Amino acid sequence: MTTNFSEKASSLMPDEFAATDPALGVTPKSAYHHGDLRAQLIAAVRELVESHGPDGFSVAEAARRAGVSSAAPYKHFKDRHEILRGVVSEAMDRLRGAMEAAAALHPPGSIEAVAAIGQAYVDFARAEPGVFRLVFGLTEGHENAPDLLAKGECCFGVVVQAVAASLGSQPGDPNVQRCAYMLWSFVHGHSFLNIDMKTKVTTAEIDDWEYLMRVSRAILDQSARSSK
Amino acid sequence: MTTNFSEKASSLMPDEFAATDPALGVTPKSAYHHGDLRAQLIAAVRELVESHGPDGFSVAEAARRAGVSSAAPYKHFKDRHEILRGVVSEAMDRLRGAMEAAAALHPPGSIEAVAAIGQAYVDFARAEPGVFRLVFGLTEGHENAPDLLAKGECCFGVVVQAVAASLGSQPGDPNVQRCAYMLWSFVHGHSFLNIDMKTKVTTAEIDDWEYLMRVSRAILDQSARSSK
DNA sequence: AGAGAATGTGAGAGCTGCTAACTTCAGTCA
DNA sequence: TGACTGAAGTTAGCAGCTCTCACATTCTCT
Repeated sequence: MTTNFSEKASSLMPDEFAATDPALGVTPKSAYHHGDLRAQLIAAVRELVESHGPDGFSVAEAARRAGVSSAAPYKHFKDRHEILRGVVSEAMDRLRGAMEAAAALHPPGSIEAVAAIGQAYVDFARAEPGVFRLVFGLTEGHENAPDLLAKGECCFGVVVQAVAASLGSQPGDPNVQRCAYMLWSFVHGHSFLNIDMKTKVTTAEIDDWEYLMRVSRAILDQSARSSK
Repeated sequence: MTTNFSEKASSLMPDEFAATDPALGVTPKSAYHHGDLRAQLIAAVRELVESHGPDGFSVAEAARRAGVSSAAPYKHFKDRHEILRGVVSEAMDRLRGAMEAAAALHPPGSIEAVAAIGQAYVDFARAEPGVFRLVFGLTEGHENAPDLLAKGECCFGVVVQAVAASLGSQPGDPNVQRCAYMLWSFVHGHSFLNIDMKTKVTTAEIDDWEYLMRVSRAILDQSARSSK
């Protein structure tokens, strides 16, 4: 990692934190005590991950951006992995929120509601590819993170709900679960291929909404047929 | 990265390289000149990526495992990213080979051939999750790697061929391209969710082959229908 | 055989992650 | 009120990493 961060490093110096930060709604309690370092570190890391790739961040640089010493972060996080987990956790909350909001714009049980969830997913990946990759690429430290697993299940739950409504079945129905999983696989793959641009041929020619509607219909149809 | 590599570090010392390595079929030309350092470094990095995650490798440790000084790798690779690209390139060759071999086991044009390609893909991801993630997570250095892009297109080409045969169309047909892309998205997403284990609920209950056959049929069917 | 290129070496600069010991400050309770 | 405590900052420093440089050794080509 020889990336040179130093250009922006000095944009936020300690004295600036003497003033209230309206964006965070937090007033530092003093020049010495920072006020809300934990949240600011997560925000800084999120930005770094976004601009320099999932492994292109450093705790030192995040600290620099927050205007504290490079040892300060370790008062709030055990190690660098824990900071990343913080970023992932926050991102998963936003992702779930976006999916729920998208679904709410369409009639419950409609195919549009299902496709809209997929669209929100793809939009998220495209808007924050670095963070998206981080969310689904966290290998180390993941073992001891049941909260992240739970949040993942929560996101999946949004899809399951929409599929169940669409098929007129219960969320616990294996058919619904499988169908939701198929849809998720699909959208997940589409998102990844999209941000990877490994498939330059195709992605440019694909209209998301039409594509997602087509896929959702194909999967829901075959699921409805096979359950008869 | 505080991972402790040192337990295994001394398993390969320089003097051992005086003997021919049958696995590589290469005889080092002397104790000083290594013989085939480039290939051995790539192999070492592949192992490290597999056992310690995509960013859990270091050039220094790879050099140690190959029994050379930590400066030696830089005679063969510009920087750490170039080594990773080497690993990715090699992995893509193997992936394409596996997909082609799988398809060849079934009648051309059959749905089984399409599903088999997907199965090979999933198998690869499951057998080498670290490398798989690396292949599709390479962000830095990727810009200047047209060879990797070309290899990616090659892999996609295998799917396109099978789909074209199955639909009785030409590979250039947009319908074929879209259908192949849908299938790839699907299998790609399934693979990723699988190795991530973010979806503990579902993955355990899914039988790959039945699942892949179902998906392939659903997609090929709707594609055949919509093209009429 | 000798020149030049290729491939190895050790030393070292400048990062990083993380720890240890210290300081500053806010809140609490006698 | 004022000493005590714990939270949250500080500096100093170790070990490990990436990558470069100057130098050594070997291969290859004429």
